[in-house]
Amino acid sequence: MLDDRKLEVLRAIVEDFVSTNEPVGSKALAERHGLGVSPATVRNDMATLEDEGFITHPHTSAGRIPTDKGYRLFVDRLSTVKPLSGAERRAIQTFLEGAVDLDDVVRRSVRLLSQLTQQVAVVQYPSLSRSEVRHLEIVHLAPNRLLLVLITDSGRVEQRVLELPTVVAAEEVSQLRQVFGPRLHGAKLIDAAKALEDLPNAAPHSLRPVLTSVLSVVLSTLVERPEERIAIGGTANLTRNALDFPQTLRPVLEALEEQVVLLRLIGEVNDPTTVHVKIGEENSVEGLRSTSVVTVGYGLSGQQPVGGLGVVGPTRMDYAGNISSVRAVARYVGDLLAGA
Amino acid sequence: MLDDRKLEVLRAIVEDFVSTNEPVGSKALAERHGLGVSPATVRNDMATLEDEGFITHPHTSAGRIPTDKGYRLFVDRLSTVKPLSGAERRAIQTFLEGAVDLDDVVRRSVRLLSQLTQQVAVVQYPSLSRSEVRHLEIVHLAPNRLLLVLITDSGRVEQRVLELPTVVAAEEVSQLRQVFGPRLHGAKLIDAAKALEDLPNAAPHSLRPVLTSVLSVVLSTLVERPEERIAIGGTANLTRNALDFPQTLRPVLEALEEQVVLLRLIGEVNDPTTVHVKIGEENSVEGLRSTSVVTVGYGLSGQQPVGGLGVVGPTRMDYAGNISSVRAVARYVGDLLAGA
DNA sequence: TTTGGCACTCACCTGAGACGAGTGCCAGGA
DNA sequence: TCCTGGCACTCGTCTCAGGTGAGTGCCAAA
Repeated sequence: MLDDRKLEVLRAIVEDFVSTNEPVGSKALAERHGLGVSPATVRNDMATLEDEGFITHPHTSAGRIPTDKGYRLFVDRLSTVKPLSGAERRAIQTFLEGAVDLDDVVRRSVRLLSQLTQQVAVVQYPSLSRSEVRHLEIVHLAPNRLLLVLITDSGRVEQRVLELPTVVAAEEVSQLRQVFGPRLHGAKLIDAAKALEDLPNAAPHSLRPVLTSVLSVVLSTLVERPEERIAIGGTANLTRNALDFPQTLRPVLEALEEQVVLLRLIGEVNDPTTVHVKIGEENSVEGLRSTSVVTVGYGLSGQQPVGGLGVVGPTRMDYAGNISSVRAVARYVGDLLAGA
Repeated sequence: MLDDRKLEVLRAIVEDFVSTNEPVGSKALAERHGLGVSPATVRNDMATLEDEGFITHPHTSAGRIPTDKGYRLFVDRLSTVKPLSGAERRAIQTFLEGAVDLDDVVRRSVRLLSQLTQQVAVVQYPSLSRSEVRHLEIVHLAPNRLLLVLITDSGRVEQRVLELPTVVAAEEVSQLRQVFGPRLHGAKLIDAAKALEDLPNAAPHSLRPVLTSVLSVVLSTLVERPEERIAIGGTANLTRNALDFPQTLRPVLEALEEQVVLLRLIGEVNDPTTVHVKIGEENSVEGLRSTSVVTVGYGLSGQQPVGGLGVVGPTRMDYAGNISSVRAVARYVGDLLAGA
């Protein structure tokens, strides 16, 4: 059904439409790309492609534009990887290496990604639940006030201030440290609850009331509410081409403000090492049905990823370029976390 | 020149235009508001107002719309405070009180403010340089690795991981704590450099190399680079009325992505206790010349504010309502920080 | 299977005309 | 001096008709 030339025609249509944003006609197509056949032949191929649902035309006397299905075929079989230039790679590396802490890494990644791709960039903070505890510090702020600081191997730091009903002595605090420390160190956060299970029994009796308070904060903060966060940037890129989102800009912006929605978007990757592309109607998120989303997981190589990142843009996007950029940034972020 | 009735006409024009987004004509205006005069009289008043530059009309046969100058007069002299309902106040309070940490307070404030005002909300994180140090914790992560955690009275927590060239012993770390602790506690961050000036001389000789490393990180992090942050939300509200930003949506979004620009915007308040309104061309930020910005400082009552917050929207906005909302949220945030 | 030819469709542009909201101005009245 | 009704005028908007052209679909011939 779809011989090589028809695929070539589809590729040409996608490429032309992506760069010009105008429906592409048979004549222009036959001329511009060295297909070696006449416009009439191209028209026949187009008819076939349209029957199969890969392209469509807005109205009778207009050129063709790719459908979601057409983009899908293009992405899966027709687009060739577009490797980044050495300069781009160096730019990524130096820009990310300037980061001072995790927050900064994430912010820089967002900025970088949105500038590289000229799309909206989305970066998830390293997930707490998949990280390992590196350290739990208990700080004695005031007689009846403690600060809990939890540091994970992904560089993330969570802190909570805790008011105690009773006054607590300095040595009790150091006892607390000794009780929590060994149990948590190196534990996956997701397993933390189990690691702390027998704690009330193992601890000295006098420590019980304080311990219970601390324990409940630790658990609620880190286990029950493994709060996930997302950074986003480059929304101005959505307005770059007014034609891309005539009426649909609003739902897109709304969807992008819903952290929960974005998390689902990024979390949907099943195979975390490869780049995932959701095109138009393939998106489960209502407001993003008019966009395409390119995502990938990042993290320490060879392990479960600790987060995800990606870009959101019009279905009419440079898939090859964006996939490369997303992959590259993810790799550098992963390296950075491993080194930190 | 501008008698009471003319001012009343201006107020009516602003109110009508804000609610309908359509140029308002003399007839409709005379009818809808009980001015007690004929449309012809209103027309005369309008002519005067236009001569004075308070209103204008898009084309000859259209009604009048307020100019920036008109809005300015309205805000300064004509608008009456619109107190929030008790329900609204309670909603603000309960919503903000659910916050678990500073990040959460800021995120909730942004969300709250954008929903209350139906505009873009901007909230600055409490400024480091104006806060006081509550605690500096030095955590011994590994033999040659330290974590510095700095807690301020505004609830903000900054952390930095520090690689040392040499191995450092546990007692040296506690010595460090004793050296830094008393000097920093209660000091304004902006004065921290001075407080630490004589530190290298005062400390035990053996501690010198480590101390120098730690000191430089503390100084660079907290004094030289008092990194300021901004949270933003509700950008989808910019698209609520397509007519508000026909072509100018892009520069607005771009300006809103520039943290530096926003900080300047919020920082421009000279008298921090009152609400400031910048209307259209009054804005120093290029991209925001088509918007109005309502800002106010927040912080512990009676003291210098530690940050600012506000909303950005079309010049055609409900100034009275937005001013009330901004003021109310700022007060609750201030209270929350004081209590935490 | 490809190609040239040809009729056809239909969005887009343009100009003319009708419409009407709203204005500016003026003369008369309180 | 100020307000009012009246009236001519402006000008954006809407609608309709006709022309234009890019692009298509189909067919017959190579």
